[in-house]
Amino acid sequence: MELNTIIASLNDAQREAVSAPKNSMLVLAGAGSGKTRVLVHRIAWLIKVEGAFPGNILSVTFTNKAAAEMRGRVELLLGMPTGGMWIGTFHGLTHRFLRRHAAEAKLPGTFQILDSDDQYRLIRRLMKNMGVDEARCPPRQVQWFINEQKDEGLRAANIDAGMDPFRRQLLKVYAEYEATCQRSGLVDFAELLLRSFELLRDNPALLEEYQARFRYILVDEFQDTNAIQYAWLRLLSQGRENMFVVGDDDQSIYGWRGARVENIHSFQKDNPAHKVVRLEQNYRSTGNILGAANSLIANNQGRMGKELWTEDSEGEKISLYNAFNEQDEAHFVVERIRKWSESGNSRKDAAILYRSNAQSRLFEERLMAAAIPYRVYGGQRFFDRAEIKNGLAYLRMIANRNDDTSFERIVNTPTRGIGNRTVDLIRAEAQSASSSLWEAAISIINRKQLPARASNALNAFLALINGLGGESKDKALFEKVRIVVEKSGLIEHYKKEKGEKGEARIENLQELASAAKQFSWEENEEELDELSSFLAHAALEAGEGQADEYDDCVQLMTLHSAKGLEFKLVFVVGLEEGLFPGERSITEPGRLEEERRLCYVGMTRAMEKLYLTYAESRRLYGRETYPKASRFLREIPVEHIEEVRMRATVSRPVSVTSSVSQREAEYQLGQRVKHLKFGEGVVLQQEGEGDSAQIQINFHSVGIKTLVAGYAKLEKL
DNA sequence: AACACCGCGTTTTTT
DNA sequence: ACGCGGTGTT
Repeated sequence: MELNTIIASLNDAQREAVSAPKNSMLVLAGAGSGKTRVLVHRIAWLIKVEGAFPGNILSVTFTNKAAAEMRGRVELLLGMPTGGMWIGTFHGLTHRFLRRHAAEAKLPGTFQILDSDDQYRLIRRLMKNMGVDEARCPPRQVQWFINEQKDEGLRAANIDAGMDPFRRQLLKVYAEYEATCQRSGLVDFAELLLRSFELLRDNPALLEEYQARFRYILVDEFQDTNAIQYAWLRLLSQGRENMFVVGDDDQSIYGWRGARVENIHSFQKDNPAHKVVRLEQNYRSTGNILGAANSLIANNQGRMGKELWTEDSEGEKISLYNAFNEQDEAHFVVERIRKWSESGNSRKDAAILYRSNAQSRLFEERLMAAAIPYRVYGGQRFFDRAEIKNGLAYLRMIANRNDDTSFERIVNTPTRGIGNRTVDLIRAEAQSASSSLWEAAISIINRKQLPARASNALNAFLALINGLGGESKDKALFEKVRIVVEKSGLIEHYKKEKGEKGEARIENLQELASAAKQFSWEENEEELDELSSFLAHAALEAGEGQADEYDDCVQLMTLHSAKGLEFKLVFVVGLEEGLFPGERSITEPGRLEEERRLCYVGMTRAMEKLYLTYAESRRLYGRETYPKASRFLREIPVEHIEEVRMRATVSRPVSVTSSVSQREAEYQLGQRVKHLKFGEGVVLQQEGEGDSAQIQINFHSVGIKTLVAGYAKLEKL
């Protein structure tokens, strides 16, 4: 391949980054500036020009999707398989590493991955055993705490408990959790990173081996790395200035889950010879959209500094719509989408972006009413569904009878007469004999410690698992899955479930068999049997959210999930103080800037046309609220904005008397007013005219009041 | 084991 | 408002 193919298609900044000498590099890549392109071409450059072997390359991303895209594009550009390269997610790669060095990492070769649901259940079980009060110490919070510590690289033993009794409690559970995981060979997501880091740190020979191997380290979305991820990268690089990191401090929106933008500064300090390249030319959006986004983000302090520009035209102005309530907002958005789609555009090129998932409902209802197909992102992933997890639990029991997490899950699912009393007895036996639940169950039966009925039921369960194990032995993976699905009784169980839910679950279980059939195992070099490999895959790649993807439908998602995507037409909705920025972000210092970045991310998704909407009143948690327009709207220069004056024909919040047209009424719906006694409020409706008009107002202080215009002395605000 | 009731919380998500 | 999860009832 010619050198030309690698760099000819790049702009100056991109080319500078791609063809830089082999030292460390920080690429500040703005939204839509071609960052993946730079990473992909850099890999090609390293191989074709610097003479790197595929095996010398480590390229890390956050999501499976990004990793798959990277691999695909590298293969396309180089025209060769990427087999020898380590391209993958932090979790995928550290998992591979731990499988290879399980023994050195003091893990059994058969260690299992605990997903967050498994983790939660395990923590709860432990807390019950320890007699910790769940009300005072919510398991969710404990889980959060444990993961937070692990993400910071801290073991229970490294943490000073201090005097706070709550903290001491958290720490105690953490320690117990660590011990249990170690004993049962369980590894949670954060542990994959932490364990890998510790193994390298404490094993100089191994570290040297991997350092020698990975001569080039590339990192995508660097601003999203957390402490342990950076520590791991740093260890592998160790002062050799061989890291090529790409990120955008303005798109750091995951601080709340441990991401550290400051890693960018640490990187600069740890790699004094690094170069910085800014990718500021944007290939996605119009001038108006970029101008607005630039101005918005300029309100943040301490940025690395970056300003997007385009060779493209100014395009249409951003439309701002002030709805009077959330219904009106949804109506407006759906109307615009309908018109847009009727004028020949694809629905899939339109997206509605919101701050919180709860906001999707209104839009869904409206879209449904308008018979416009849509797809909501997020929600449960395939491998996270209860029925799938149940099916997998049977498979896990087949692979390993001592998998307590799975035992707990399916011992009475479907119900087979093994009640709480029986399971409690098994737990107690397991604890005192420090054995697995499976072993405990066997010894309880042998010692005839149960009433005949319970004993029979438990025996039937043990026989079922053994039977499934025997029957599926030496069968292909998908056969095993099929056998489990058919004979576990799960299908009959879900058939009894009323409504469409049960049917959907059965379909999902059948889908599990086809997922197993499609699962390609050869690419897995580890010495892991096919079943265990499939189970790891299920934990690490939760799969798509929705099974049925329509070809052409409007996209609904949170601003967070929109990162990395682009759409011709974008609606960012609910731009109100308290909603976006959210209440918590306003009160907790430092959170506001992240919120602003989120808005920036949302706006820069739009290619051709951007709509921003907010409502004057909104039902929130069952109460009517009257939020102010988001401060972010004020931070966008007016020259980029065009207010939509026309109000769509609306469904009103309360029945408005039809005899009063809106134009005649002195007080429009949504008009803010001030009353001497009641304070500020919002007009809901007006009946009659002139001084005798009755005006219904919702006051912030006292709620809805009906006043006579002549006496009320209302001041319009 | 299925069903009803009650109380609580309620940004954002990947692996 | 609403849904979820936990508890108590039949």
